[in-house]
Amino acid sequence: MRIEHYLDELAAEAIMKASGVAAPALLRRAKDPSFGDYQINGVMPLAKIAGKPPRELARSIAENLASQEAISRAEVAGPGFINLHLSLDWICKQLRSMGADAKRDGVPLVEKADKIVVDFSSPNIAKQMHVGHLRSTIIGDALIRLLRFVGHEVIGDNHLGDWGTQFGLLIVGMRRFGSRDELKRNPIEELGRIYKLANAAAKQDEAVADQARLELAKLQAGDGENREIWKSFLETSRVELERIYGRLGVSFDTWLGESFYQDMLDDVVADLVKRGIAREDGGAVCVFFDDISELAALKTPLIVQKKDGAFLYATTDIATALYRRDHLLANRVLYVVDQRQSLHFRQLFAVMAKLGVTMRLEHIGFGSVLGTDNKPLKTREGNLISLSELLDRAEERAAERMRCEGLNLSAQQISDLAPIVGIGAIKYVDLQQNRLSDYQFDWDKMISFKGNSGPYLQYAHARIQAVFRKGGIEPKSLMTDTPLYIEHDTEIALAKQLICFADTIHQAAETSYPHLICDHLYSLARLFSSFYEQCPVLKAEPKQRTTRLLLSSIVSRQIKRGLALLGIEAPNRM
RNA sequence: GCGCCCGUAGCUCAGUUGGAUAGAGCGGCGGCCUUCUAAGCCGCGGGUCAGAGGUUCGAGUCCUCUCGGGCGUGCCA
Repeated sequence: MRIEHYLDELAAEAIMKASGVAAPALLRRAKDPSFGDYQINGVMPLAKIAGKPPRELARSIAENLASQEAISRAEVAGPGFINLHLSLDWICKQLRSMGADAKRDGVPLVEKADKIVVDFSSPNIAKQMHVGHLRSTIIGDALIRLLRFVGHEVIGDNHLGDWGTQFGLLIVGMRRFGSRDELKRNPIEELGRIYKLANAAAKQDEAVADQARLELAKLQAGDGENREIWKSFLETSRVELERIYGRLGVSFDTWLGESFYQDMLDDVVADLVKRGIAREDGGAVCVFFDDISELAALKTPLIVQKKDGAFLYATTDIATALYRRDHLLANRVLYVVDQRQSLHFRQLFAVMAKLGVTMRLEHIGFGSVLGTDNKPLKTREGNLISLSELLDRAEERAAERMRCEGLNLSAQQISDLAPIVGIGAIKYVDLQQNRLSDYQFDWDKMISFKGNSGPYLQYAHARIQAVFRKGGIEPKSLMTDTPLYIEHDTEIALAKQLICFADTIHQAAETSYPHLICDHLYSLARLFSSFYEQCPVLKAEPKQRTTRLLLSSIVSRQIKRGLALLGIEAPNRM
């Protein structure tokens, strides 16, 4: 059950009864425990409009709410806040129902399911993936898991950068400097190498540049040999990408790269022109936005065809969106792409609107990767750590840690756990902060297992499992219909945090902010650690013991579920 | 030039879309392992929310300006 949602409705009804006006209750979680658990902030603005004294209005609303089962006390405070104290009995009731709901841990499904395409990861197959590419992959994967869990139908699409001007150069480079064997072994590295060489050659020698343009034109015209070389680029790269995705536990429903849409582009442009949306300007075909003030001020059109007749990624994006509407039957598309491309997406979405497309199109932007000097990481230098090396080192660090903890884990167990803990740590750093903020890549922080980190949450989960193991108790066997005895401060705090789970999950899904889940889980794990220190579970008296076991069990399930929604595993021991 | 974003503790960041006394982590200092995993817990210290105006019952959050930083900006993706 979504507690906050529920209370907000109760409050809105009470406001309606007291004032006869349908006004938002503006219910929020109280920051300070002395203000209760939730507070209603909507009375003051309402009183203003109604011309009534706010405290008086608040009093009649509060009286109305006090009779609700969920609320033990509702009191007017300050200029017209209403502080709500939840009834402990009611909280326990919620906990029991969460405890009984093994399938969804009390998280309801959305009322209306969407069909959503999530466009994410989308690496350029000719470029080495590095930490900068990680964000789209990790955030996109988390969003897919989340959206599915709340009931949407989701298609995860890897919109590969497998087409474009670079392939002319790559074909020339492959013929001149390339090695088929090397392409098989280390495709992306080999492509990077020959691209560099070909690029340098083209800069020195105009004939090479001409040759590249010619090869590109041949490729686009369907030339058999060039097509075959291009396909070998694609296939070998895919194998390598799958390897990394496999380590990350990320998968896709479709891999419809840019090349997939190429034969639709003529029609896209012709249609735009026919409808008067695009027009020729300086030899190129452009869409102008004179009618949209924010975009008009920029004075930059969206170019859909270059003067040499070639199409651009904007053209592909339009075709892609149409395809997603007409063939995938989506009503929503999420683009998990670097925030720096926001102008492109604003323009793209504006064009789609002009085309009468009513799908919800959302740019899920994220900040750039910066170095510890706060300057953007440069991709050209070799000083960037490759993705696989990053993963290796995180795993090593995790294994090392487990060896010196004295955990009685076998070498086999440690090597099985290392990827779960190490990669979990990496994913968590990425997801834990607001995605729009720039991302400071700090090696030490990336594989730090302290504080607000993935391993901290996994650790809390593992400790709970250890309690159940030691007690010889099967969590599933816990009776959820027996009364609970929540008394201790840390038990109460824990219980109040637990009942926020459904709200948090839905809020994260609605806003595409996975870090909200991290916030919840971290608070939960902290409260649990505190509880764990202060309240013995196994040695408690029978009444308390049952309660504490149930609390522990729900905490562990929430952590496991929450992490799973982020694409992170929670092992039973570590 | 124009447009977008950002400026919160020494460092890295949250801050629930305008709510009450601004919070975490890391780092620093001091405690806690014969008791369910110390990757932990408890405590202390740390702030002109860049600055100045404005809007109102109420501003880190909204509007204007100034300073500082980042990014984007017609034929790359």
